Amino acid sequence: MKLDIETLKILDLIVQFGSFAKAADKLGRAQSAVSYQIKKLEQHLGVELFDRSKYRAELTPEGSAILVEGRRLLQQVRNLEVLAERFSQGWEAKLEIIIDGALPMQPIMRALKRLSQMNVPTRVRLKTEFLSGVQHCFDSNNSDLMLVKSYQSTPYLVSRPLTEMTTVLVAAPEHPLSDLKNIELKHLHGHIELTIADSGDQDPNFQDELQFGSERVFYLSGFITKKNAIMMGLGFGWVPDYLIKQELEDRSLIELDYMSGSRHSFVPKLVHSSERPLGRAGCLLSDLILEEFKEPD
Amino acid sequence: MKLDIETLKILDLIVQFGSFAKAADKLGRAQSAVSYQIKKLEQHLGVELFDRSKYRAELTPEGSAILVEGRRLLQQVRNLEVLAERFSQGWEAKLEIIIDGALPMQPIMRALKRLSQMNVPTRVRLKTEFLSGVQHCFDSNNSDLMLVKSYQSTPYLVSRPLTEMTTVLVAAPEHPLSDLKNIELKHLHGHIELTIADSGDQDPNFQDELQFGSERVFYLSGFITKKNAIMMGLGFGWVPDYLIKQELEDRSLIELDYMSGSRHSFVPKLVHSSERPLGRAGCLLSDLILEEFKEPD
DNA sequence: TAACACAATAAAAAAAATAGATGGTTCAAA
DNA sequence: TTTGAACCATCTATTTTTTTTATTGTGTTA
Repeated sequence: MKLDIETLKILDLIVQFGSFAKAADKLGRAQSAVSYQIKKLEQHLGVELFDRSKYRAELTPEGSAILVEGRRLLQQVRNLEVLAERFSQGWEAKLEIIIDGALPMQPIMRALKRLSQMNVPTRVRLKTEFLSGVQHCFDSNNSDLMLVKSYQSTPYLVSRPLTEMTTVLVAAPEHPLSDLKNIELKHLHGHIELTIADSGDQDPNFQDELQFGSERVFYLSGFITKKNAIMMGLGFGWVPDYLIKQELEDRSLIELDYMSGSRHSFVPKLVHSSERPLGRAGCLLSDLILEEFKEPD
Repeated sequence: MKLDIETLKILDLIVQFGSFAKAADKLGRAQSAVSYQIKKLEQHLGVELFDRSKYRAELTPEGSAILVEGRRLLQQVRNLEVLAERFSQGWEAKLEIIIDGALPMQPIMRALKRLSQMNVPTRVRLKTEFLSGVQHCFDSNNSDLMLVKSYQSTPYLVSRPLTEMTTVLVAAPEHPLSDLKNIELKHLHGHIELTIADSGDQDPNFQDELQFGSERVFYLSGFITKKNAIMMGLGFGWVPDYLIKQELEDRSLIELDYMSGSRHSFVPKLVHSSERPLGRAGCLLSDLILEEFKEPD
């Protein structure tokens, strides 16, 4: 003997329409079926829900309290069914995205916000990794999307280019390199290079293509830390331009006069695996991210 | 085709014990019954809950999300059943108490607090009325309990005495009556008497037994207002002693030297009707109130 | 490879829900 | 007051749903 959702719906209808018979009518069932269900519910709960002493059966105070709880329950059932319907319409249950810490968060956040405003049932998980760590995480977690500076291509990976971005080689104004003209690689080697620690590869041989191979390299975690370290005069390093627009303008950071080029452009890519096709939310979010990256930061 | 609570329980068990077969075992049903129910649930929701491609059927991400919702639902069902069980154990759904505003609220509040701490499912409604208004309200609302200074006895009303209380005839120190010795009724008639408006009877003939019949009577609502009015020197009147203990002591209120007695004691009664026998919460609360009234305020 | 655990399926059996009929109320209008 | 309508409980036959039993296929493990 078990509690039946359908019976709670019947209870609700009876109260709503005022009689067993009318509720039966609304349900397209015989009145005896309604009587039977209510009786069964009463027996199950051990509570008299209706007072039959009067002409029209009317709710007892206990029945009223049960009805309130029952309605809450019905609402929750509806929620569950809506959730299921969303899933069956192609919305995936979860969506994991790995993003390279070098890329700006703002457009992603804006895209996620827009996604959430569309009442999408998908639970989004966002992780930040650095350099090869992004792809490593993407592969080992079977993530759905990654946003990378660059990646190791495989036959399954599908990528869409985002708008081009630039990193700038900078140092603090008081740093010796800031005043130097025509800087060559050998000059750089005498100073501390600040770099983001690769979050993926344990292999210390792996190096960022932009790394100079100075004797002293500081590994930091995250570009905000890196920017701060550079501004404190700890060393020099590459920083995404969107992070230091203001600082370059008011010259609290100096772009180094590096002979081989103090700017390095790259096109971030939005990548997913054709082995794990994107669901509806994944496609939608991809489009949103693409859009947001076109906007100025 | 409708959502079945029992099936959610099955879903829960499968995940909990790791296989359809074990869940069936725990339920004391055949494994095929579990298969059938899950299949039905999947069809109803239009969502694949388990991934059968592997040896052990394992939850899909969608299934996992549904399970979370389902468990919440199950908890709510349990709540509903607990509520029903309480009712069937004799706890009434609601309990309405009318109390005379002349009586101290503190003991009642303490009793209600203790009741609520006992996890009683009953919803308590407390109303304050004055004089005949208490009984009037009790009768017309079919209330469960009333706490009165006095009441019109009928064969059905059952009462329990509480501890004796006292009202005192007082005025402000600057009031002319305060300095008068051996006050008689005629002296009182020259001043404003402050009285609580009877909240019940519309009939203006009805008078509180303690009312003096002065020419000018001010009707107030509530003893706090009355006390304030007296302290402001507006007039004289009867006030329950528990309200003015401090004021009598520091002589910011003066007990009048009324010849026929400046103190009037009465025994408040806790009353219910044998036509509406008290439920478990009513009995319990009665006892608690009795107890609390024995404590000093 | 054999024994085992797991899940899907089909068919039969059991259980539960429903419709339809009947009877006893109460209510409201004639 | 009578009469008819609306109400709900209850009974039985019928239909629908659920469960069991038995079987098959597949993957795992000893």
